[in-house]
Amino acid sequence: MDMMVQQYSRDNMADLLRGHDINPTHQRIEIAFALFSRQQHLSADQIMAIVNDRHSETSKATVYNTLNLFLEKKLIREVIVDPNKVFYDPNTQLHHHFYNVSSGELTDIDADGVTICGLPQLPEGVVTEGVDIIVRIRPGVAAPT
Amino acid sequence: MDMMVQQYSRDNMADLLRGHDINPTHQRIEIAFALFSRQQHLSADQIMAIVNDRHSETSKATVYNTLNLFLEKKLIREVIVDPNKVFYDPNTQLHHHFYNVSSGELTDIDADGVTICGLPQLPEGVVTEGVDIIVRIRPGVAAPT
DNA sequence: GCCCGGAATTAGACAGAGTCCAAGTTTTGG
DNA sequence: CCAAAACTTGGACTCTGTCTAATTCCGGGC
Repeated sequence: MDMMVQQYSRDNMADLLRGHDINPTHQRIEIAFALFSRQQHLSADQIMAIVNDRHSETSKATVYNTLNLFLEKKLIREVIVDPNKVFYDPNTQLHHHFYNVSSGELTDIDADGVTICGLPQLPEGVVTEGVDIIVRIRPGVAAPT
Repeated sequence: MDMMVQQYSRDNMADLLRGHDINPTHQRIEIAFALFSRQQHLSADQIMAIVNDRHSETSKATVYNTLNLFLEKKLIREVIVDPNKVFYDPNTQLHHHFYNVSSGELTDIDADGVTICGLPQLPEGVVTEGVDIIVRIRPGVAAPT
């Protein structure tokens, strides 16, 4: 599976957006391309910097509007681990994260094979929206056992 | 176990602080008391409101200074689930959280009995600082099986 | 090709969380 | 009792993110 290693191009982006009921505009394509071509976790200001680097102009408002639209349409997801900024993640498959608290680096953990046992029942009248595991790490040597 | 159900008083707080190498000042005692007497997750502005309600004055700077000091000394821990504010948690025992995304309510999940299997090995040169599980929930009815 | 209306974008003002700093106050110990 | 250190404070400041009203873009009908 996943035989077809996809090359993300600006052209693909238009289809990807349409597939999620998003009108593909110039700015939206650039923002989607920034996220999907690098498979990385980026913050809003990083995205703005990338998009405005080569290409002329996309306003702060549009970057935020667009990211929130992408979230709503479930094209991307957000990762909340850092008190001062949200990271946007082009990978919407179920997965978890390593978060390096000293560098701020965020790394995916494939959810295949990871199971959580013993969680209590949900309170009445609520349903699960998602389960996130965040493994906070920092530079250091493992304590010898 | 936990036979000694502790009554948190302002007097206890001084000892608690000293036990964590924190000089117990008037403001610090009030802030610690706000967190420990209610066993709740509070944000900085909620704490400021509580402390300044009955007692005259504690500045915003002091609230933040104090909370950061408490964190550093591992008297409390922070919970990052909401993009716009940090919650401070007087419970430093290993535990996880339900987060009601529609109400903002945060509930503890005892870590006893919860196990995570299948996490990959840590990258080289890093150690684990902590593992958080956040179960995001929202009002709704469970899908019938 | 031209016009219209809705959708998208924009600059800039705004809001809220949190930090910084320099000045003032309290505490400590000698 | 005094000096030094520790603590607190108001207010300015930064940063992330939102809002708004005005403009621009774009697609469809003619």
